[in-house]
Amino acid sequence: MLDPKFIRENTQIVKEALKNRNYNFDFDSFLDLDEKRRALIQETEALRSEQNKLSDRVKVLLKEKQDPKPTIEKSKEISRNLDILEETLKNLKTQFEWQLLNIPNIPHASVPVGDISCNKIIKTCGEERKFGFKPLTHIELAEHLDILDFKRASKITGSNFILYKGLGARLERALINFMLDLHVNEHGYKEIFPPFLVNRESMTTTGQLPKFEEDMYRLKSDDYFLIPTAEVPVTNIHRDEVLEEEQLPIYYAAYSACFRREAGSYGKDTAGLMRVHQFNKIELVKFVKPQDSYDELEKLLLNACKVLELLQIPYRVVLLSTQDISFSAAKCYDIEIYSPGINKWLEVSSCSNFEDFQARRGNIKYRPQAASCKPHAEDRKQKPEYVHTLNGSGVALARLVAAFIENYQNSDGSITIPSVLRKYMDNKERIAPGL
RNA sequence: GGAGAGGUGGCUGAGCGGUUGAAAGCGCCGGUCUUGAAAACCGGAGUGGGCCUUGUGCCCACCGUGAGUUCAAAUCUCACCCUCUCCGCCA
Repeated sequence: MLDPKFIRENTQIVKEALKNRNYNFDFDSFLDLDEKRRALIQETEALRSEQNKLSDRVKVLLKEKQDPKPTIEKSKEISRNLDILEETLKNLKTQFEWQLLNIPNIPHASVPVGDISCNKIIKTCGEERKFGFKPLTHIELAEHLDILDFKRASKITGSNFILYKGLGARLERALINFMLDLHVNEHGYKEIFPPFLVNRESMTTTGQLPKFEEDMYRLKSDDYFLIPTAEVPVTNIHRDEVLEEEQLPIYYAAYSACFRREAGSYGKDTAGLMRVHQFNKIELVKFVKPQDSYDELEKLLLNACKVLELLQIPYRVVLLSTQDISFSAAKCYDIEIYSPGINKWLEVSSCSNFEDFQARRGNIKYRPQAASCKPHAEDRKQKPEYVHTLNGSGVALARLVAAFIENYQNSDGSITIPSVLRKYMDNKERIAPGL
């Protein structure tokens, strides 16, 4: 959510942002609505002020044993007028709130303006492996090794769900543990295991609601949502809180399953592990001081990349353009890994800075300390300010597994387990049929 | 799921429908005292919004949430949410 006052005073900046995002929004009627809303606020508050004065007057009259009737009559009339005005104002406020929640974040100046073709590959790391044979796809390999079972998963649930079996299931678990250990032990994140169901408020804070409700799995009887990413519960840890400055920065790393309806995406990249309704992910979430957030984004990106460096999977980092970044983000890097069997780059992470967009929605603040060393009472008491929030996958499983087994396949159809992962796999060196 | 109790400022906790934005205590901040600190004493402190005369300004709202009664609601009514205790069920 943007600051309404900021929007009012910087209409050109907001208009430009909407245009650069190619975002369909009737901004002029929003401004109009805001003006009407404020005019009505003034009107109702003036009336209420008058009513309060009359109420006080009644109080005094009663005390002095005088007749309060005429004053009460006057107050009644104001009350009737207020009822009408307040009804209208309530409607205006609801509309205003709704629209405000539907305005996307303003892209940072360093974000390339344009559509997907303007995305910039800013770095490519790792050598693409030279195969002495034609590499198989993860679907073929998984079938051969009997570690993934797509048919039965769709029998159990439906299409685009996965059933991991044997060393496939074990590989999934190994990767989760490997990544969590890395971020917790080496990168200074605190481990979190969040609820996988969240309420409407939490989904609104991070920006999935109200705009993207159709993409979410919802439990109707409780009005809970299955999380599409651990970002939602983890960012909401500090919703409606004022943090102390010395608590910042806060780094959290969370494993969760992620659930996405992927409505409307059938037929496109849905084969195998590429686009599934439930997948596992390690998510990194940061709460930081505003002035630090862009440095923190770079560090977050490095933390996520480290996973791929240790696993020695070729990856590249893409700086997303204004039309490709998500609704809530001000700046976003995608990390893509190369999958030689299907010959594709797969997105396994989005590292984003939301600035105060989510913090404002979720009312997440911190109290800055006074900078002065000669403290006066005035300087000491600093007003709470919104924190900046960031998050990035570190990294998403499913696609990682696809690229992993395609990269580590051997000509006999077995998969080599790299040494960093062996301690999580009972020191096994390979996944082969019958193991 | 059933029965009961309760949700008030950073915390604990008062609060006959009108001098209550809210007692008291703790904590916090500033000051006095002190070599320094503690104690003691004095004083100060919430959030959001609107307005312009941008002022140590005026006004409005906020006592779980939302409706209602009333000239007037923290206080009365209803619904919902949450917490605690007991019972039941269960990994």
